[in-house]
Amino acid sequence: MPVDTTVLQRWYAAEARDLPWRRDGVTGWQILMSEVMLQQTPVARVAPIWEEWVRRWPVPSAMAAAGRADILRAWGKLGYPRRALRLHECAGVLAADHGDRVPEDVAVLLSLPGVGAYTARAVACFAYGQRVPVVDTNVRRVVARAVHGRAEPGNPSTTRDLADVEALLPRTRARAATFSAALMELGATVCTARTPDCGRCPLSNCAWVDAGRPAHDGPAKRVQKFAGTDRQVRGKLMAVLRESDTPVERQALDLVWLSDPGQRDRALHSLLVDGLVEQTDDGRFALAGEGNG
DNA sequence: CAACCGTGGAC
DNA sequence: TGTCCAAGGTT
Repeated sequence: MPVDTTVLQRWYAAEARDLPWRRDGVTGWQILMSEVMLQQTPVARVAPIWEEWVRRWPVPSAMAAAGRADILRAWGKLGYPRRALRLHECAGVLAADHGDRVPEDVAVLLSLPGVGAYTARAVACFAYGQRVPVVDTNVRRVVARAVHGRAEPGNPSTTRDLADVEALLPRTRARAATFSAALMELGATVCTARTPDCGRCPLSNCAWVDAGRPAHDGPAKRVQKFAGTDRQVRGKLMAVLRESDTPVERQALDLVWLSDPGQRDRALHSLLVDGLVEQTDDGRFALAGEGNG
């Protein structure tokens, strides 16, 4: 028994954070919204926006009826705004083809825009109680330590990671769902990336601790640069457009990135290609879908 | 598979 | 504006 399910379950019941999307009565659509928002964005920043979205767009058809610009403004500074666009597109598919509900089948979920290996199974598990492995960065780290005795997980491989966790998954649906939630919670609050708090860990048989907490041996993982990248420029351009209720002149956008006009133009072009920004007939720029909805 | 897709908080 | 990291997905 590599991971003591009973101990983990008890720990989760006692220690889990009271996150709004974990409360009773939360719908599949609301779970899906939370999962998309939580892709690479911390819980603390997601929570207030999620509460607002639940009120504003309680069902997929409500969101589908909104314009992209409204969605992008409501997304605010959560980052990676293409996620908001995909969720909007997803809402349209759900409203048109799935009876305004989030499907339960993993394969169907995987076909939806912005829904990948993690999100599909997170919805299947947390919204519908299915027994499927749910593998995010927290789970990968906890399993790497507790089971494999390594400080850090290897490079992500969906097939291998899913099989890895499938092998640990409890038999019954209910226990499997709690197991996955607990593994994620443990990785998020105790078995963290930087400074794991082993003194607070409920697991008594962690392979990494047993091995004396050896340091990561392999090559250090490359951390993404941000300063000076197109990503930073895109962020600055989007910030200007989010905050303006009228289309913006080209010169106003030029001001956000003076050091490299070529890079600025490339960033703006990519935003147009991505469908985040549109150009008006008179040559100004605005969030895509301004005036729609 | 590796690179790219924002943003802000903790160190 | 240094580094690392955060419930990933798409190409």
